[in-house]
Amino acid sequence: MHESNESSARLVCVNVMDFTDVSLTALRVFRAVAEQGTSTAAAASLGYTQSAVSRQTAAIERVAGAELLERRRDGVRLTAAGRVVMRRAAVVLDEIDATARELSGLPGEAGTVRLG
Amino acid sequence: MHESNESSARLVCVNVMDFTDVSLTALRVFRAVAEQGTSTAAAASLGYTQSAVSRQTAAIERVAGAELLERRRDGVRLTAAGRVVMRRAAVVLDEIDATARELSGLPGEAGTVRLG
DNA sequence: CGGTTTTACGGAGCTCGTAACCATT
DNA sequence: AATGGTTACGAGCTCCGTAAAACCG
Repeated sequence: MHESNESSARLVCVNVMDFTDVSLTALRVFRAVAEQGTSTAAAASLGYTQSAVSRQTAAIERVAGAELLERRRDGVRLTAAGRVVMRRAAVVLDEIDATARELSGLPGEAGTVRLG
Repeated sequence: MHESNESSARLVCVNVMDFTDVSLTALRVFRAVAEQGTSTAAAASLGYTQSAVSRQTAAIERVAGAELLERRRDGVRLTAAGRVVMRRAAVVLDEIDATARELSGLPGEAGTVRLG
């Protein structure tokens, strides 16, 4: 377990979660929301319900420790932190997909291996 | 867990899972095992038990659809596919960590707390 | 044997969908 | 009312640790 020895400052939030506790599902959901502009559309495109998407975005904001989406009348909009996360999430998810392609032997990138 | 009746055919994968179903925990565990050489050492370094590590590596091999670790007397060794996954996993996990660092250095619009 | 990985079981926790609720136009 | 997001609850699944078994020199 991670116990900080730093003595004096003892506050933080209720939960001791940082971004490393994020899940790939949360990243995918967040990307979909950012791309589609509304949770509803994202939910439809992922085969989830609105509420599932809402909980996932809430979760990723919790581990990020910041608001990533600005709620507006006609959907959501990325905040500054949201854009940061979005860029990183794209890298992560693309890498996962690239791995999947590479493993299945499909044309993905340089360095594809042939599993015998 | 979903075993076939062992009639005659040697079916490879009963579950329809590809690498996109991998979890970050599995990637972390796999990296630790690859770096440390044994599941036991990896377990200790992660605060898990041996069995948890074993299940995670089994899981990642299942979604990868290939053996990633060659079991040997004194631990494990990466296969060709294992090295592929290892390289990709490093990218993914580093990106996650980088995001965490970047976010903790951001002037978040809510909930930023200065310790000390 | 000695060291390692794997499997069976039970419980804790997470995530989903349904459904109800909130907020703004 | 309509649209979009949020929250409460119960069901199902996943994951862990413990403990026992299976491998392999």
